[in-house]
Formats: sequence, structure tokens, C-alpha cells
Amino acid sequence: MSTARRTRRRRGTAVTIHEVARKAGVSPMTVSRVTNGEDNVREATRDIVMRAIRELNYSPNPAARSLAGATGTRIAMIYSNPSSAYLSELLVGALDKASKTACQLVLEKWDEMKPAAEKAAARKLAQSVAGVILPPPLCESDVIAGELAAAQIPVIAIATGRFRANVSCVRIDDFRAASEMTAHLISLGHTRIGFIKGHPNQTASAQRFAGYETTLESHGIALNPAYVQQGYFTYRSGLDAAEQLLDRKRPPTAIFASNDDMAAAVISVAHRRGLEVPKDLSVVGFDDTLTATTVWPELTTIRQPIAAMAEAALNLLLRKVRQKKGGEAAEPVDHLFAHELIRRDSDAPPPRE
Amino acid sequence: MSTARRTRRRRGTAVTIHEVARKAGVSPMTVSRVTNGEDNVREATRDIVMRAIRELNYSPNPAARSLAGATGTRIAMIYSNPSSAYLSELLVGALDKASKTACQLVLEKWDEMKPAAEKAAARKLAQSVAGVILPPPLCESDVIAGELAAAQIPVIAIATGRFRANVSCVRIDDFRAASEMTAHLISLGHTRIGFIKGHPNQTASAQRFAGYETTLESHGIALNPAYVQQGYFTYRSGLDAAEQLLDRKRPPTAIFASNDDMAAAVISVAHRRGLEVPKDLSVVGFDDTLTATTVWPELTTIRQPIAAMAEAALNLLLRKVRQKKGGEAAEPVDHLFAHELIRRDSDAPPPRE
DNA sequence: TTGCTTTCTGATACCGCTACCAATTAGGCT
DNA sequence: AGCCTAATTGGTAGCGGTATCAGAAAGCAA
Repeated sequence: MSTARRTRRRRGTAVTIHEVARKAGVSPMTVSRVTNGEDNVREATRDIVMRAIRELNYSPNPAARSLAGATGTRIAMIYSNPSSAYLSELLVGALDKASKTACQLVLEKWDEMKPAAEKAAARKLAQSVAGVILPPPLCESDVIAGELAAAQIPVIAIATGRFRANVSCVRIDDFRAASEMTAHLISLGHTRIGFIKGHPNQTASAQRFAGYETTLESHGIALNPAYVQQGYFTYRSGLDAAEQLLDRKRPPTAIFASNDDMAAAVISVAHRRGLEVPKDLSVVGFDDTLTATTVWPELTTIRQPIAAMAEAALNLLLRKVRQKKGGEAAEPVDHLFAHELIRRDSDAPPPRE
Repeated sequence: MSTARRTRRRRGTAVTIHEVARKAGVSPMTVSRVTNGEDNVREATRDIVMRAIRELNYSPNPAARSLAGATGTRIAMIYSNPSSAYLSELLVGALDKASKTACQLVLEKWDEMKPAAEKAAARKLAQSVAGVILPPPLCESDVIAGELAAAQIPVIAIATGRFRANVSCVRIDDFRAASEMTAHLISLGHTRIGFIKGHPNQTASAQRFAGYETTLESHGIALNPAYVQQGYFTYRSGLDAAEQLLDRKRPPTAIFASNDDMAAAVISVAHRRGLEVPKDLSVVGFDDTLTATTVWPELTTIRQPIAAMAEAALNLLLRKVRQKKGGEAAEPVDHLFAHELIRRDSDAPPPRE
């Protein structure tokens, strides 16, 4: 006879940590350690527990977690440019992860503000949260990062192009990704490749451009400044840049935009001019956001695992928060994610001359 | 000297139910009864407790509540078409609200499946969650709703066009919104107004069309079937529909697309044909999703308060879950939100003939 | 007043998980 | 092998509420 006693209070069929522990033949405490990714569990034990977790399809009760945990897990994510597909993917990823972890994610919207105001806001925020996630473009702000660091609040930047002391970051290798895309275009036979830069206030923009530039040169193609236009990551700016690029006497046969929204704009301009994509003009983007597949033809682009990055950011932060109270502040880490070149329908060999 | 002992685990300065109880000179249980609005507390006692609550500025810890309460607050949101801007806004809204409420929102992705499979999945889901939110297009599925209702799981549909027994819903008045938009176009001087329908599997599509149709007629404009095209809410389908519409001998001077993605597609086609928007052709959309402001010119469209609707859905569900255990299942409600016609740059009076 | 029912209130035991510390085991060195 | 230190593991006690049931107070009839 089993322990059928149990209180009459027992509700739903949710699997608890005790059941997992019993199945794995360890104590609940050990299971807890595994689910929290603590590192002082023997590999073999971890495996057994993991298997039990998987078989029982266990997922920790967030309410219990946050109740028991001494970590006041409130984490803020400060965003600033709400109208980008990139950001919304990031939000979904982070929020989803947060709901699984019982940490409270508070969203703050900080519009363009003066450094002094930013500083004040950061100081105020530091009093109510345990950690902060900074997506672009705020991830570049030294005043926010500095103020938060001074208050001992761990910060983690997402998709910044630059790795700084004090601030951990989660990102992809923008340089290499842009380089691969450029090489891809070259291998298709293009030599006149236009480039639309990203917003200058984001270091990732520079990295992407550097990747383009370097790869062009390493393939023996001289950089033609007339083929490079400044953009600002917006559809509108992509429109302008594309007009400029296609106005050249010998226009590019391919245009590499620093993000998908601008690439979509390029397609639109091309169509308006009677150019077929990709037959007459190849267009490629960057980020693989919603727009990449919304537009027609669908964009060849660089995929960033945005949701995974958001998750990782939250994880890192949680760990840091937990560590911090344990003593020494950990070294900032630089977590590089793998990107991927996604081929769709917007690129092809250049037209015959 | 006060009871400074307390465990070393005690964290933040949050006021607990015990402190309120001590201040009020009653037991924690009584305080709990008061905060939950139970009716078997003497009036005098209630007042004392209320005052203590106010003075201490106490608010119950949601995590503890959901842990101790019999209500297993796990709520599922089942989505199916992840690549729509509409959905991502919905997700952000719901997730954000969830994180504030300490209820666990689990996201499930159910791709197109056979009724039998859907039924099985619904039955399985019913065992692990306390409530379900159904955004489009799943909100139309009678088998999911039916199965869940049979299992006594409260369901709430978002943005369905139809109000059914058993299923509460949160939506806007699609008919009226479409009607207003049509009237707006007419007031601008348009008489040849094209319409691109939404996906036929969503009842909201029919409502929008009905709004268009009715308003046209009430203004004495005969419905021209050649000006109506079937669409499927995708950019691609908008492209096709726009081509058809603009191929007419006397093409429409305005096109009303049933959502923003399709409207964006219309703009693209118009541009490709050398038509300026809005000078030569007015284009309006529906939903006010990200695409509405990404595209250029920015779309005049109908704004749905998507995030607010997601919040409301969650609230309703939470209330229902809590009530259910109290006895009678409540009547399904039909919560209508106000929409708004947002004028931007894609509409204008028709060109001179 | 007494006896008995009906409210109201309180004591106790947990909800599921984690902090803390003690116990155990593994690993390293003489 | 024998001893000592470090790495794993387990036991216990809550986190802040609520369900349940028992006890106390109040209401009412006799």
C-alpha cells in the first residue's frame, strides 16, 4: 500500500519536486539544485534527476519558488523603441522565460532622455529591482550601465556590439555574420554589393559594416563608398537609402541591409522601379524578424536566436543575483550565440550584363 | 524590545498577514477572510482589520496566495500562427499581466491539426491547467471549446466574431469598426471602394465584411462584387488580391484590407504599378499592429487595444477560476472593447477623374 | 438560568520549494 | 591502508497564505 494518505487538500495533478525526488531516488533538495543549475551536483546524479524530470514532465511551481526563495527576484527590462519586431520577439522570449521561473519581470519604457534624467531614472530603478536587462539601443548607454553598476545591480546587455567591463552581454558575432552574408553574395557572383548601415548609436551597426568591408576586400573587391548608405534601422530610412543606391549610374546588383525592416524597404523601392527581386536585384537582411517572412519575396537573412538570447540573459541575471548575495561579484561574461544564414527567396546570381 | 529575532531568511520589508493580524488583534485567518471578501466575519471585526490593512498598506503576496490556495492558477494560451504581429502583441500583453499576477501562463503552440487530435490535445490540456485563453484562429474551434467546457475548464476567446454559449469572449465590435472605416472612406469622397476579406475560418472576417457591405449600401452605393476579393490575412494573399483589384477596368480608388499585413501588400503592389499612395489610391487596414507604422506611408487603420484585451482576458479567467470552486459556474460574458479609427498617411480624397 | 443551535474566530497543518547547516561520501596525500 | 579535507547530499524549518475543523461566543427557546 502506498502513501495514499495525503491531505484532502491536494489539488491538481501537477507533479511536485517530491515525486521527482522519489522517482530519482534522491532528496528533494538535490532535485532543486538540479533545476536551478547549481554546479555542485555530481554529473551522474544530475543525469538521473534530469531523466526523472523529463519522464514525469515536471516543471517547478513558480509560486512556491518565489515564496521560498530569498532572492527578491524582480528584474527590469528597459526598452525604448517599442515599434520594432526585434523588440517584440525579445519581450516574448523574456516574458515567457520569466513566467516559468517565477521571477517578476517588470517592463519599463524609457523614451529618449537626457543623460541627467537617465541617471536619475537608473538610480531610482536600482532601488526596486535586483537586476536589469538592457536591449538595444539602451544597451549602449554608459550612463545607465554605470549608474546601475555603482548600485551593485547586475546588468546584462543584449546584442550590443561591444563588450565592456561591468556589463555582461549576450549577443551574436555581428562581424562574422555580416562577413558570411557578404561572402555568400560574392559566391553568387555579385561584385557590386550595396550596403545599408544600421543606426550609428549602436555598436553592432559598426561591426556589421566592418564584416562587410573586410570580406569584400579579402575577396579582392574594392570598397566603393558610393555603394554604402547610412540607415537607421527603420523602414523609412531603408527607403531613402535604397533610392540613393539605385540611383547610381551603375547600381549595385545586390543590397545588404543591416536589418530586415530596411531590406523590406529596399524590396519595395525595387518593385516601384520595376526591378524584380531577386532576378534583377538581390536583397538580403539581418535579424530574421517577423518582417523577413512577411514580405514577398521572403528575405534571405541572418537568423539571431532572439528568444533563446532573451532566455539566456534572464538566466545569467538570475545566477548573478543569486551569486551576488553570496559574496564576490562575478566577472562579467560575454555570451556569444551562434547565428545562421537563412536562405530564402530574395537572393540570386546577378543578372547578365 | 521587539521581536527582532525572526529568521535570518526574512527578506524585503513587505508587510505580511501576521503583522496585520497582530496590529488588529485578531488571528491571521480572520485577516485572510477579510481580504478575500468572505461574508462570515462580523462587521465590527472587519472594520478593525480593514483599518489595520490600510495603515500598514498591506497587500497580500500573490505567490503565497496561489501556493496556499486551492486554485491551481496555471493558465494556458494556445496559439497557432506565430508569425503574425497581432499575436505577438497579444502574447506580450498577456505575459506581462501574468507576471504581475503570479499566475503561470503556459504557452502552447498547436499547429493545424485534425479534429480528433485537437480533441485529444484539449483533453490532455484540461488536466494540467485551470483555464485557457484562445486567440484567433483557434478561438473559432468548437471542438476545443467543447472539450474544455466538458472538463469544466473555463475558456475565454479573444477576438472571435461570434459569441457562443460556454465560452466567454473579449473582442471589439468588428462590424461597427469596419462600418466606421467604410464611412470614413466615403466621407473622403470615395465611391469605388475595394475590400479584401479576411480568412474565412475566422468569424471576425465575416463581420468586417458585413460592416463594409452594410455601410456602403446605407450610403446608397451598390456593392460591386468585382471590388471584393478573398484574402487570408497574409501579406502574400494581400498581394494577389491587390493585383486582382487593380486589374479592373475601372479600379477602386480606395482599398480597405481586413488587416494591416494585407494593406501593406496593397501599398507594395500600388507602388509597383506606379501608383502613389494616398494620392492615386487610398489604402486602409485593420488592427493597428506593428506593420501599420513600419510601412510607408503609415497606415490609417482601426486600433484594437490588444494588450488591454489580453489583460482583460486573463483577469476574467482568474475570476472565473476562483468562482468555479465556489459553486455555480458563472454565465459566460461578452466583453466588448472600444476600438478607434487611427488616421495616418495612407488615405486621402480620390484623384480627380 | 439552562441547554442547544448558529455564527464567528482561532489553531493547526500544510501548499511546493529553497536556505541553512549537518552528515555523508569521495578524493588526495603521507 | 589511514587520515584529513573538500565536494556532495540530506534533514529541517520556514516563505506568506489558506483549508479544515474545533472551540468560543452569541442567539434563542424553554
